[in-house]
Amino acid sequence: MKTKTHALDYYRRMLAEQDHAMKRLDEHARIILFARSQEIPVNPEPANRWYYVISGAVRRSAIRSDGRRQILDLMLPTDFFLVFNRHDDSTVEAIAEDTALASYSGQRAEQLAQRDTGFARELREVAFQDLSRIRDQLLIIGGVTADEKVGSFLLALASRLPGGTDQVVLPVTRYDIAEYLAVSVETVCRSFTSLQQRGAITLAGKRTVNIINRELLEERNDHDGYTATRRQQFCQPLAQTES
Amino acid sequence: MKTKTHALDYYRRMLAEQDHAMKRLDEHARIILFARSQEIPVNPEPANRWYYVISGAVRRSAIRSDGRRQILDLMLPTDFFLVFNRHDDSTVEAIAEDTALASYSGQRAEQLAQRDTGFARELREVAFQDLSRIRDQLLIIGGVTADEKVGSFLLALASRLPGGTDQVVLPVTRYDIAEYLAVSVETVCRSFTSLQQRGAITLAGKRTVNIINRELLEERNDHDGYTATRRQQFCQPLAQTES
DNA sequence: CGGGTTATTGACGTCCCTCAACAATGGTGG
DNA sequence: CCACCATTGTTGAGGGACGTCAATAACCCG
Repeated sequence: MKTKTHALDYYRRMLAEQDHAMKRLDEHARIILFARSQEIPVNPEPANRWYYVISGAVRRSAIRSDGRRQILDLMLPTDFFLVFNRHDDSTVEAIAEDTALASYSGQRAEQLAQRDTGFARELREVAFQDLSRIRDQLLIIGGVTADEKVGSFLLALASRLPGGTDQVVLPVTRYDIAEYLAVSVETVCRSFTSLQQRGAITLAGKRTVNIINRELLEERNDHDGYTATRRQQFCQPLAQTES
Repeated sequence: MKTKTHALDYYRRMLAEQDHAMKRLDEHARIILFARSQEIPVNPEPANRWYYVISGAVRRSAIRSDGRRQILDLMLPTDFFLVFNRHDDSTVEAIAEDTALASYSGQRAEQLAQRDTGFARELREVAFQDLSRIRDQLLIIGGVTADEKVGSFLLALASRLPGGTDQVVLPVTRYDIAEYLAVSVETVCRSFTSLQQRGAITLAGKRTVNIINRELLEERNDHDGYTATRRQQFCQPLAQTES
């Protein structure tokens, strides 16, 4: 109960400082605490439901046909997300203990959006944030080397987490990282040690990463071939047709 | 000009038969023809702009830091998509000759959404289709084997293209497929021949694929190890906390 | 203390990226 | 009409990277 009060205080402070999109719905918001691995419910209402991550972390995942799990999205503090209740075979669950979420009624949000143009715009912005997040993930997953994927993941995490961006406290396990990046857990571990040996990061404990060299993180470990210089061959200027 | 008339006729017929979301905006829609590799403009208006694919194909892509291109989304006929005009380093362009798009003013759409609740809902549905598409792509890219990726890609394409789902006429080049799946072009080619040799597909020309065995397409080529039976170990029932 | 989760490292085999060469296709200009 | 060229598509050789299996350590919690 103390934790819940703390989370709510944090939320109120955030509301006072930042002018976040759902502020107009604050009076109707509900603060809910979730345990680790607890699924975020969809049922309580016929309409969709908006959530705002106050603390902790949430993942959206799906099970592939071969049984492997793929994490489709990772929601961190200050992130909004939406949970559908139809034709969506993905599950949403908390991955940190005592994850605090602010929950908003989708119906009420839509009603307010109907009356308030500015709020409707903010609502759309929030939906676009979802798209932006998953596009970033797609770019990260599309990396060739595992070191590249893990490095990009760490950089993306550092830019999303609050505080100084040179130290990242991982809110997820190695398994979560593996399922997020679509690689094996062992490969994630090896990438961590590899990045550490190359001087890109240092590990203070299992979950605390200090970023030393950002360029090494976003570069490929191009120690022989394996990287194309086949680039730029598609980047012709696309001669404009003049009428 | 004849092609444009044909596309417009097709569009009118679609409007009459199906009751698609943007029907209310039809009077303000503009039909535009795009050449191959021509970028879909963002500028003509301060607000965002909605598009509907009548014929052809459109891709959204970004250039990664190492110079490789990653296709972030693939829009096919009957798909809607939205083009932002801010902090979005991805480019949207037609990839088929004479791609016909219906273009809608984002401002007008929002105005109509403000007055019409049902239309506002449809507008949101369309935005969610974008999310659904990219999540499917993420699942496909997350596949382990290249054969698996190409197979899933073909199945997804078959379900999205009109007509009988056993024959797929590829609207994209091998290079596009490679950049969509984040693998090399050569690997895509080898997967095509591999799938053909295994009896999953047959190739009638370079671009026409006949799907013979759907199960072979979504399965892994599990001829030794390389596939985990490590599944299900995370799928514990998540004991509900009872108050 | 015991058991489960999490994390790490090694060995081995295979998949895929790279480089290379070449065929097939399509459009353009002489 | 045909040569020429760019794009597109295909196949082979070689090597590095990653998945799998295995073993073990570190950590948390009851």
